[in-house]
Formats: sequence, structure tokens, C-alpha cells
Amino acid sequence: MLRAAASEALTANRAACESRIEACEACLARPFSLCSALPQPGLHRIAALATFVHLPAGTGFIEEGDPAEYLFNITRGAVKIFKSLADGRRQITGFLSVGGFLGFDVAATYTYSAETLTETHLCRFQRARLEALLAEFPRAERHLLAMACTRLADAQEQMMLLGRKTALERLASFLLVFSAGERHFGRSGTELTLPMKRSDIADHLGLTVETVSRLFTQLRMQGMIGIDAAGKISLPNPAALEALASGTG
Amino acid sequence: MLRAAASEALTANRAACESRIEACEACLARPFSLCSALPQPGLHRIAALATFVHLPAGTGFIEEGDPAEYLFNITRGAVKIFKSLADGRRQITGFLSVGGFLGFDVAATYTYSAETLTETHLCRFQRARLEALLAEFPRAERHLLAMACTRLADAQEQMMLLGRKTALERLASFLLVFSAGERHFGRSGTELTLPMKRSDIADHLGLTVETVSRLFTQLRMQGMIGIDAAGKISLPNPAALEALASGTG
DNA sequence: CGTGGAATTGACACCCGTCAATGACTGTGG
DNA sequence: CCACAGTCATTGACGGGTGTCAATTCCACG
Repeated sequence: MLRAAASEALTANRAACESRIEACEACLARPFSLCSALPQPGLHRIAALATFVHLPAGTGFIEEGDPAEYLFNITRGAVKIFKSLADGRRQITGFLSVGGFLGFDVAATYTYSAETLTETHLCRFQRARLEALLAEFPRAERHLLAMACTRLADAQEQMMLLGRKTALERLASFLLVFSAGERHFGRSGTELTLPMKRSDIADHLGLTVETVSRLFTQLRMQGMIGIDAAGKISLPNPAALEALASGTG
Repeated sequence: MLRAAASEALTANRAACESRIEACEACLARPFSLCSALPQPGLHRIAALATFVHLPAGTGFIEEGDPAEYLFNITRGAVKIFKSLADGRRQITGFLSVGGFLGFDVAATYTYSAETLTETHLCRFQRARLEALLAEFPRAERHLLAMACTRLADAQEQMMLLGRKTALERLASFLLVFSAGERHFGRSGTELTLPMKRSDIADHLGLTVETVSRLFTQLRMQGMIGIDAAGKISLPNPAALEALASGTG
């Protein structure tokens, strides 16, 4: 279902991909992307390989178990990465935003699924062709390694959260991680517009929607967060939230 | 305490490091290590950088938060990697065995601690010097990237386990992952000698020692595993265990 | 105004953690 | 050779945190 929609969108956008290199040079995601590690000639080469993809919210574009044919770079929007069990239980292993890179796997098939949270723009690359190109630019490969290491450190932090933190500590930690991500893009970090649903947060924190909802109210009652009519979250006291998140509170 | 013991062992072993390259050429860990991606001249160069370290069981040699000065390659033995909270809660994010590589981080300080499970041999490298060397051997860097990707995939699987699996599913999954690791080294995979304590398994699976112990007896009662007098585990029916682990059972 | 998804809130149950006691084994000293 | 201490593993009784099930509210959208 979702995958069909994705294919359609891919096709529809092929026409819009004429002036590739101009798009790359104007790309707002470049400072946060792999491309930032490429010199000018490399940028031209990678631009020639890219297919620009534009997807609506809620579209799956990577399916666990499918042949890992493509790699994706997020230039606008945000996505969730998740794994599922046969009975439907789902674990969101991470959220990726502008500059995020998907698909650099060793396995021949994807080990996770991915779906857009919001309207999202992607650069799509054929895996074999991108790998051949990157082999010529060691700096880009090193950048990729650094991205993988960062993701690994994040994953270890998330394991700590899932294995050992209480429900309240988990939500506090999540809000702070999201806030840090916002600051990374130059935004305040104290006014958050969460692009994901409560059920996504639950699937990320190893909890149920009901528990997440109860915790949001609890944090609001304690004055640790504010929630306005539009659902926007404010963090009036990040230090106290930090204490909660680390179990010191 | 432990760190002092480690330093002592490091010093004591410096004398034994004369014939480095011979040691590398005879190294049983080579086919599983980063070194396997190095050509002959690279092997000589990396051998010159290595300090051979020999540690007894239960020795900490990486401390979360310390300056990330060294990288380590495991040539014999096994270690655990973990993070801790202020109040002592601990999450073991992974176990590493022969060929395992520690310390390739982006941060200037270690993001996790590491401690030996058994008597362990390590090759220690100064980070800056190893990085300079690797920059000359792109194939080695690509190998490192592949290792990081594998670790990332393992981490995502572990997040699924911690966030969404029941206690019994967790233990079954753990036994199967360990079994697969054994087969990777050419061993049977149905006769397991676990190098870690029950409390380590608990800290890895997000459970308590008591629960882990109860689950071992439960699996034994169900005939899913055997435990002999020495504590060795046998897996008479891996398929059934697999069904348990994936929630299909 | 009607519809459907998302979020919230409540009542209750249960899995697993907590606390505590016992057993198995190892190494040490008398 | 045995007494002893220490660590690790096992087992039992009990309680709490979080999941499950269900009802209600809220809101976007047609």
C-alpha cells in the first residue's frame, strides 16, 4: 500500500530533476549531509547520481527484508526507522531528520523499515553506484564512518534508556534528546514541535501510548513542561528535566 | 582499583613486545580483525604501532568519560561494554570477542566503559597514530565502516529486544545470538560455555539476576536447553528456541 | 454536522522487580 | 583435612509499575 504510493511519487518527480547540480548547490541540507565532505568535483558527480524524491507524510520507503538497492539522504522533513515482530510489536530504533543518511548497511537486504513522519524530500542513490563514487573520495568515507559512530553511540544511549530507565526517565530523556537535535539546527530547543505521534514515541521508548499520555500530563502537572493548544511543547526548566532523565531527580 | 591493575599489566607486558610482526603473522585473531583488510606493508606498519596487553578476568580498561586516547583490538578472550547511571544502574550494550574493535568513537572521550570477562589479550593503539595510518589504507577504513554498520544493526536488534520482547523471549534471543557468534568462530553453536555471569546477562537484557535465573530453570524444565554440572549450556532444539525468541512460539 | 484518527483518562490485572533465605562452589587459613 | 568466608546462583513470597481493556474527549477534515 504505502510502498505503491512511494513508487508513484518517485515517478512523478523524475521530471523535476533536470537541474541537479543547481539543486545541490542551493541545498539547505548540505551542511548537515554527507555531501559536505565532498569537494566541488565530487558534488557534481554525486548530483548526477541523485534522484530527488518527494514523499507525503506517513509513507513507507524502506521495508525490512527487501533487497537493499538504494541509499537515501534526507534533505527536508523527518522519518522514523523501525523493526517489527511477527505479531505486530514494533520498536522505533531512531528518528532521522535533515542530513540523515539511510541504507548504509553491510547486509544485502535492509535490516529495518523506514517511513516518513512529515512531508519529506530525499536524495535517492543506487547503492553500487554511490559506493563506487565514494571509493574515490576517502574524506566522504571517513565522514560516513563518523556518522555511523555517532549513530552507534546514540544507539547505546537508547539501550541504556530501554533497559534500565523508568517510564518517566525515558520520556524526559526523549524530550531532551529531541531538544538537542533542534539546537543542532540552530533552533531554540526550548520550544518543540514534535513531528511524531504519541504512539511513535511509545514505540521508541518501549512503552504504550497510554503510559506516554499519562506521563505527558504528569510532567505538565509538575510544571516540567508546557503544552499549548497546538500541541507545541515548551521546556521551562531543562536542568530539572535533565535531573529527571538521568535518575538524579 | 581495576584501572590500576590494568596499568600494571600494561607495563609488565612491554618487555614481551619485541617481535611484533612475527606475533601479527601468527595471530589467530587476524582473520577476524581489522588487520585482515591490510596488505603486507600495512601489517608491518600497524604491528609497529601496537602494544600487546594481557589482562586477567574482571579488569576494567576503558572508563566512560575518560579521554579516548587508545583503541583496542581483541586477540584473545572476551569483554563487556557498558554504560552506567549515577545510582549504579548498568546496561551492558554488548559483548565483544576475538576480532572485536573498541574505541572508534567520534567523541573526544569514551562514551562507554569496558571490562574483561575472561583472561584477555589486546592490541592497543594510540588513536591519533592509528588514524593517520588508516588514512593511507582505504580498504581498512572501509572494513572499519563495515564493522560499525554491523555493530549498528546488532544494536537495533538489541533495542527491539529491550523495548518490546518479554523476559523469556529476551533470554532465548540472547542464547541464539551467542550461539551464532560461536558458529562464526567455527564452533558448534549447540554447546555453549558462557563467559559472563548471570548478572551480566541480566544487565544486558534489561532484567534482574533473579529473573534470569528463573528463566534458565524454566527453559531447562521445558527441555529447551540443557545445563550440565559445569554450567555448560546445550541447545537441543534451536528451531523451537528461535520460535520462542521471535514471539512466534 | 458527521466521521475517523489521535489523545486522554480510568479501572483492573499481571509480569517482573524487590527483599530475603538457602544452596553450590572456590579459595584460604588454621 | 576441615572450618570459614566470599561470590555466584537459585528459589520463594510479596508488591508495584506498567500493560490491557474500555470509555470519553478532542480535533481535523469532508
